[in-house]
Amino acid sequence: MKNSFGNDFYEAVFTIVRLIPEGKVSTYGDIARFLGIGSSARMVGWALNSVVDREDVPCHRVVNRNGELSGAMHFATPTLMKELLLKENISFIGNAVNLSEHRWVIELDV
DNA sequence: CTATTGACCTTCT
DNA sequence: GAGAAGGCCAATA
Repeated sequence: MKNSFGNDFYEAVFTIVRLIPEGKVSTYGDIARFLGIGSSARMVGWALNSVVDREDVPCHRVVNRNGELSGAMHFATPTLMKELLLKENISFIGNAVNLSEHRWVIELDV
C-alpha cells in the first residue's frame, strides 16, 4: 500500500523533523506514533542517524520522551545538540529540554 | 544465516 | 509510585 509515508518510513521522519518549527522540539515516540507506530520509535532514531550529516534535518530538535538529549553523543560533538537548542531559545532543565514549553505537537488535530 | 545491539516506548508487577 | 521486562524493525558483527 502506498501510504503517505508507508513507502519510506525514513523519509516520513525526515519530513516531520524538517517541519519542526524553530524553538520547538519533538519526541521519537510522538513521531513514530504519528506515522502509525508501524515501526517503533527506535527506527526513528536510526533514520536520524542517517541524517546527522544532513543539515536539512534538524535532528537536534528531536529528543526522547523524557526530553533528554539521548542522541547528543551521536552528533559531531556531544554538546553540539545542546548548543543548537540553546540557540533556538529553548529552555533546558539540566540536561533535558523543557518539553512543557517546547513540546511540538504534530498537526494531528490542528 | 544467526545473534546482538540500538538516538525508544508501553505495560505489567 | 517505582522497577523490571517486553516489544518493535533494522543494521552490524
